[in-house]
Amino acid sequence: MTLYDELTARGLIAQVTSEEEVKNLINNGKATFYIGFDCTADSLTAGHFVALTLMKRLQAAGNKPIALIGGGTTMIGDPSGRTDMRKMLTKADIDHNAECFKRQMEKFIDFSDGRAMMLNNADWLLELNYVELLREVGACFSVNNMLRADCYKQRMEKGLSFLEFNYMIMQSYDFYHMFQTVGCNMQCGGNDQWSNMLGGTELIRRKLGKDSHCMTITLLTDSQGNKMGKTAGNAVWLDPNKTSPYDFYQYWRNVGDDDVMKCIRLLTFLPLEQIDEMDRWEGAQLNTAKEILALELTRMVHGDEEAQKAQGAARALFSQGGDRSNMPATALTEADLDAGAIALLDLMVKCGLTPSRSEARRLVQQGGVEVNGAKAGDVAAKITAEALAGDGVTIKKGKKVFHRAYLE
RNA sequence: GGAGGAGUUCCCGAGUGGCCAAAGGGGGCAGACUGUAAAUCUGUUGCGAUAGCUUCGGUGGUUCGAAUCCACCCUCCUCCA
Repeated sequence: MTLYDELTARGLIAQVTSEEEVKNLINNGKATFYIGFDCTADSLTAGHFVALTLMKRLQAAGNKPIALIGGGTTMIGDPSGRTDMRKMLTKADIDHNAECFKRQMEKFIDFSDGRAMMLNNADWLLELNYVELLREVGACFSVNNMLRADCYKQRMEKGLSFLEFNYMIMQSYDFYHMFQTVGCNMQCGGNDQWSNMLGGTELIRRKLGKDSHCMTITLLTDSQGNKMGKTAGNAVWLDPNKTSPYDFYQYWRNVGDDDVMKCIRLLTFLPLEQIDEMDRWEGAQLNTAKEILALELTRMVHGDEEAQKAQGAARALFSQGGDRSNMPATALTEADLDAGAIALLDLMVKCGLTPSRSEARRLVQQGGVEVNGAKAGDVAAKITAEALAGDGVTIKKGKKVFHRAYLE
């Protein structure tokens, strides 16, 4: 099976500029392709997962990935999402973030011996001269055409700033620049980037008279059409300090029935035959599929050992309340205690289970809290130092959130 | 530059002097049911133990009392140029 066929079978490919050309490129390891990453945070998220695995798959077939850090575009300030204006990042922040990204990407991509590259568009975008750019590049874009692009069309009613309007040109310039300097001949990205990506191929054709290609990947959405990789508006990070391996595992363990197989196909490296076999599973059996999904993905990001630990902890917690060693935990000190005890509500806030005492109180009143397996009904309950000694106490919030608190 | 409109709690959106911590919906969280799923039903959703305190773009003002009235400022939108 060729690479292209496999990508198709996994449902990864959304659109390509030319099926024949792209097939020829990637099947024969002739593609030097780039994917752009905004570096507004110091960690990648589960939302980047599809892109990362795609890079890995393409690289395995001999193609050369370029991870493009959006240092320049980030510095201008990505205007998408008007409500929360992104703060301007300093050069140092961006460099730091890029470094963090690279470390995470190294789990997926081999950067050694020039087998992959990481570039930062700040290196060329920030040097651009406005008038020169207008003459050189601006002349190649038709405003009429740009306005027809889907991403802008939707914004015409709400309003579109000139800054935002230029985004396509910046992105197109990236491709044009890398086409010339590092031989980048293909751009990959989320399907929502399609029109921006086409801008690049168009620019290359007009300026250089050469062909270049684009391939978009299916966005990871759940059966409701929502983007996956977020819980309650918070991203699921790849950095273990931001999202613990346990929570990461749990995120995938809890995907909906309708989404498991799609995720397995899209994100794991399990052989297609095995996946086809699993496709027949239904009902409660899907729980096994979810375990496989969660384990596979956690393994890729956090390594085999952490993945096994996460799975062990999850199984222990959800079957019998046995092994507590891998449960998320918070250490308390004497200073947290008052007269040898701490109020349950304070403890819950301390452990990050609730953001405020009020919310903790509500939870207790509604019967959503258990301490050491017993329902906590008393909002004034205190946890004593004796109880916190040794392994400490296990607090369970709702059905699935377990936390251990102990005294150091 | 001119004319008009808008800014409300996580989001959308009602509220035009006291009954407003603020309708309704979405989302979140919890309870029931289950398979750590979905759907459904129920409760809850500013902080605070009670008292109370802080919120309705910002700053001042009017009033016994303001999200609601006035002044100035900021931001955004629409139409005209």
